[in-house]
Amino acid sequence: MPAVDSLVCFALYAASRTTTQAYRVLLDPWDLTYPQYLALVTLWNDGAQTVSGLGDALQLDSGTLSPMLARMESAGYITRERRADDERVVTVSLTSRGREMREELAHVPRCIAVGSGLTDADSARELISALQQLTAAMRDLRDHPQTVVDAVGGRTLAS
Amino acid sequence: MPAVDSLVCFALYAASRTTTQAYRVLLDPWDLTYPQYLALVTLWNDGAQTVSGLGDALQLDSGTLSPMLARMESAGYITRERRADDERVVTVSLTSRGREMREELAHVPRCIAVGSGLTDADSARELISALQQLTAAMRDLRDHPQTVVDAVGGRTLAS
DNA sequence: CACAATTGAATTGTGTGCAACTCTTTTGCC
DNA sequence: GGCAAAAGAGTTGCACACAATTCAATTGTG
Repeated sequence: MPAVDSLVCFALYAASRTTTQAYRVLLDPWDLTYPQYLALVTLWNDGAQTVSGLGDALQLDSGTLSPMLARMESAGYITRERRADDERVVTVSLTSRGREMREELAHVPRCIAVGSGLTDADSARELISALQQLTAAMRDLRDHPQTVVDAVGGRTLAS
Repeated sequence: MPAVDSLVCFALYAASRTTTQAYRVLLDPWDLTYPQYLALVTLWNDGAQTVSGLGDALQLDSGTLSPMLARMESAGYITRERRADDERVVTVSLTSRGREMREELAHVPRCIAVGSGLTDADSARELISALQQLTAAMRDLRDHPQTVVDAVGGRTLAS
């Protein structure tokens, strides 16, 4: 067994990449990537969003979103326009083509649900909950590393 | 709550990226990235590896590994050399500097363990097991999508 | 009102991931 | 031995991620 297989973080890393690969197969006919699909899901459910609003939902910054949204715009799925009353803000909206995709892609979440083996809603919720707790813990470690580094006797981090 | 928060795949994606960010803070003083750290863990534990051996352990292909290993070589952590009895194969070995890093970075797994809140080994093993099952299921979906697409009534995928 | 600080998005640069391809070397098979 | 097929690593091109920076627009404060 590879050494990294006993690390939670590697299991996470491998599962995340493999899931993205599964989505790639399903989304490929529409030339959509997995992060682009997540942006569409957000727009379908919550309607037009600002770039930073999408960033909050997907936990991505403008450095990732700006080029990605530009690609989705040139693909004809969304439009971007600066808000009249605050020129700093860009509103991202679905085109009619983008709205159509919701029906066309309705099989995707079903494929993932069936394929994942997590057909019962409770076990899915449990896993989501465990992952969200881990995310919160890692966010805390990222933002306050020195506390933990001190506790385990590591070297002081550069500021 | 963002729409994507009810998707297992998004929880996975968010947790994986946040974990990488936590590692980034810890590894930054050594100019190491998280995938590079995983390669070192493998080399520390299992000794010198071929490129494809590392690829099996980390589930990465040569398109990712070749440039990454080149960077690690120029950083002085590893060496690469073609095997005499089979010139196709490249063996990746630790330099003495690379071996030293094992002690210097000993606090990293402890920080992650403490920071993750998964201090008891059983809950960590449980989460790893759930993630490995999910990985296997997603690999299966990736490799045989048509079976599942048919089952849920989606459009036939292009070959 | 002036103007420094802040905000929101875009841009730049680096490092993965991964598909597709190339190149070299080795293996199988006759 | 000759040669097609396969194996192993590297290269190219594209799309994230993310830190750092830039730029315009807005807000807050005196």
